[in-house]
Amino acid sequence: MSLRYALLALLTVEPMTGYDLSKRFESSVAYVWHAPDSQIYPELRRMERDGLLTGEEIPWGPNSRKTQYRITAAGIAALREWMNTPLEYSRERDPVHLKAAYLELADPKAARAHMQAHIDYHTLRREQWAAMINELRTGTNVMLSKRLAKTPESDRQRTTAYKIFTYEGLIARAQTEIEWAQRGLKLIDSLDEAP
Amino acid sequence: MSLRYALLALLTVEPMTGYDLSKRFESSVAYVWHAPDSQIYPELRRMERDGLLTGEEIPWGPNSRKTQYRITAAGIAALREWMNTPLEYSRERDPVHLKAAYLELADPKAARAHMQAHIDYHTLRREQWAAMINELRTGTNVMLSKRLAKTPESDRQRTTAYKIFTYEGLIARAQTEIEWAQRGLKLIDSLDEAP
DNA sequence: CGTCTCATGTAAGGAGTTACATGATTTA
DNA sequence: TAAATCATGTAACTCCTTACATGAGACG
Repeated sequence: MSLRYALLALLTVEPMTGYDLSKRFESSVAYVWHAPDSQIYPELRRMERDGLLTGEEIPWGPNSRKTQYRITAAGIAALREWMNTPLEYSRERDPVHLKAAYLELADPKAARAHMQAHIDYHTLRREQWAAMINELRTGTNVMLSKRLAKTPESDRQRTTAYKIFTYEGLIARAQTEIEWAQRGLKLIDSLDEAP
Repeated sequence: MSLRYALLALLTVEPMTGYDLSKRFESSVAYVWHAPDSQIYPELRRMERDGLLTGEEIPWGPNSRKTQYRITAAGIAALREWMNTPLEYSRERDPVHLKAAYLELADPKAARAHMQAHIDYHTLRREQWAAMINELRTGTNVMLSKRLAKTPESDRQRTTAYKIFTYEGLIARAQTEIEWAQRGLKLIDSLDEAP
């Protein structure tokens, strides 16, 4: 259900086509929520059916059309309601730690590769999120700039602050994962050399 | 697919019924991987069909039977292969941080409740995992004791060490989440009082 | 005129959730 | 003998993934 609200949040900035939205999901939003276009297009139609969006056929080139979706008052209300509703935490399901718990069954070489892959993955994420924070701080993030232009002056500070806070949390988590995997590498070495 | 390997890992200790396994998923394994019995029973049948397990009908009470599953050589091989295969990291999909990114749309009261719920959730997890580590260290964890009894002496140390390492990682992550949400509470306060 | 971008789907299947459903056995 | 535990499912549904599919417009 989160996909629906991620789409609503993006559409509060400006009307967009499914294609526009799917591009946003590849860049900015993708750092928090991923969705392929095969999921976005049907969901937009369902949201229009549910009255959260209106779709307008606008001309594109001489012989073609595209559908631009605009959030409705009901859509804004639904988004606000979701924002005020407590989140339900889903049950633990963590493939990385499941595998880590049985690392003695892996070859030491493979065990090291797991830890190194974990470090690499979270290092990359950490850099992407840091770059995002930099964009947010310097006012060079396109979506944030558009959003702030529509936001009353009194709310601009919090709008920016919460986005930075979000990415700081993701960076902190990535950092913790990196440190854990580094300890893992040391542990594998120590268990491997001294049997 | 991880469910399959979680089941295989449990069945390396001893043969079990679907019910036994579903109990394990409610206690020990559930701290890393959750699965309801409606998922476990069909998966066990598929695994038997695929030759990873053999199911044996054993009597239970005077008029009843139960199916006990035993891992096969092919099952052990499949588990080892999975352990030596790099993990594919799935795309970001994080409802907590998605919501955090738009916290300005929530009432300050609801925003605080989100952060507090995050703190509460991860505090509980942290305690459960700490209790698990205590069990692992003191030799009072049933599954680990049974596993160690079947493990050659030379491998016992790593078997225990990797499990402790796994839960330490989960605790570290929970701690990071708690600290982030605490910073969130302060941020909400500061944005709320000084507009 | 070819390639890249814009634009929008369908279809099959895997994984997981929730609800519904039943009945035997053990234990207090 | 009632309650808790053991035992095993089915069925409908949501969400997501992967693969397949098509075509117009813009740009060089």
